[in-house]
Amino acid sequence: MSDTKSPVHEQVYHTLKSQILFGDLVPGQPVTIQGLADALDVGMTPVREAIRRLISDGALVFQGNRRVSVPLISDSDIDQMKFARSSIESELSRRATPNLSPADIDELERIDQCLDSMIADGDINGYLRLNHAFHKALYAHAHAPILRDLAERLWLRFGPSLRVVSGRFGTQSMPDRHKDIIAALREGDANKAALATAQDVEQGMELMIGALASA
Amino acid sequence: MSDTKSPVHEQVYHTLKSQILFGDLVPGQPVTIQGLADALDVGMTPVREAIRRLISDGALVFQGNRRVSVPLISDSDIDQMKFARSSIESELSRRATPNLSPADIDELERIDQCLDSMIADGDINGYLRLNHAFHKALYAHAHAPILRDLAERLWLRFGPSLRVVSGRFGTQSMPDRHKDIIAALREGDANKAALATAQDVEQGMELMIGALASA
DNA sequence: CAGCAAAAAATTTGATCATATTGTGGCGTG
DNA sequence: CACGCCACAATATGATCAAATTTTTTGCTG
Repeated sequence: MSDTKSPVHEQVYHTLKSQILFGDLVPGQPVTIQGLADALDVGMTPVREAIRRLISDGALVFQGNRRVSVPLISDSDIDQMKFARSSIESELSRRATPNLSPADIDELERIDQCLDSMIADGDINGYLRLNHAFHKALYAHAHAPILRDLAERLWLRFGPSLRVVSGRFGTQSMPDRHKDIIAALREGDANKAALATAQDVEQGMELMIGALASA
Repeated sequence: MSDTKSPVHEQVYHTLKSQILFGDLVPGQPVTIQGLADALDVGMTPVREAIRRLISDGALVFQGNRRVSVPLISDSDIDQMKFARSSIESELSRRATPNLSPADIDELERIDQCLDSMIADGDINGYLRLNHAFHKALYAHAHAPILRDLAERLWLRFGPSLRVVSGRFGTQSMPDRHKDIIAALREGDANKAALATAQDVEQGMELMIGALASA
């Protein structure tokens, strides 16, 4: 079940990462080391290490007085992430395009079809997971680990807030330029894939700005 | 002397960060937890936390088998960083431009003059510190903490390798578009400042590609 | 006497360390 | 050259100390 080979702090890190991206951690919610250590039934040293890593990722914030919590993000934050994601993720799509085999694209399309059914069902968690899976699978083919890390880091930042937004407005309103992306990939048109990705990203971020404004 | 208010793991983090950017840590060099704990005369828990953070920053790499070392970077890495730095740092310059007072620009110019004297003296460490200080001071005015973090993270990645390159070729060959940047800032021309920054960044990264090719 | 405010005690949580345990790489021997 | 033993470094825990928050108590005022 749990990967017995990887060290505990690694497992804790991935557990928390999933919780942040897809779990129930709400922006602003405090996170306690001892609470996590008890909940996961491990010592506090591994929890500490995982938390430091996540703070460095921007997935958690250090509140000054020794307190750690899930970040609340501002309009300015979203604006910055919109720029950074748009730049980096469109480049990832551009670089991935020539490396994708037809079978790879089929796989992406399969993920996207699952995603559509999640949207139809209003399954927010499923939507979030598969949307992430789609982008992650695409970017894996860019063979650009540094750019991918930068992108992944940004996802960790806006993950919890995106979940709140999705929860408030439902999955219907979420952006989905994935069809455009897939079409561009099939044509082997890297620039078109990059553009479609940028639009997907920007629509997502704009939705968040609107949602936070009405909060 | 040492900031008694901040926790030890924080101090260790900043100490290591400086060592990585300006110190004697060579790419490929292994880093041991106990070695650092002994050297800094602290327990290993804080050292562990600092190291996890730096790994997340990309400033150190986890070698799989419990080994941690200073990263060796490839041509592809530099290419990715060239793209990411160029995008992000030019945007930081663009955003900083309208926020800079004449006094702020004077301050930047002062840093750049110091930098020139370091180049003249062939003082590599001084060059690295002041080059970093120049960019950091400029980006601080962009009021874009997320973009700044992304940029800072990238500096940590290429820092050790840049030092090696500087050491091999001397400070004469290092790029310096700072005069162009300052001129654009004085004109209040954000796009020109962004362009000059992109050129500064790209020249730096290209120098590294050349240097690593001849290694 | 009631209500509020400030101070003090208690509880909770974080930070650090010392120590036990486990896994890895190196070295010698068959 | 392979196999097993040894030393060292990393991992993880629990204990201990310090800091902060919360709760309780106390004292003052209306």
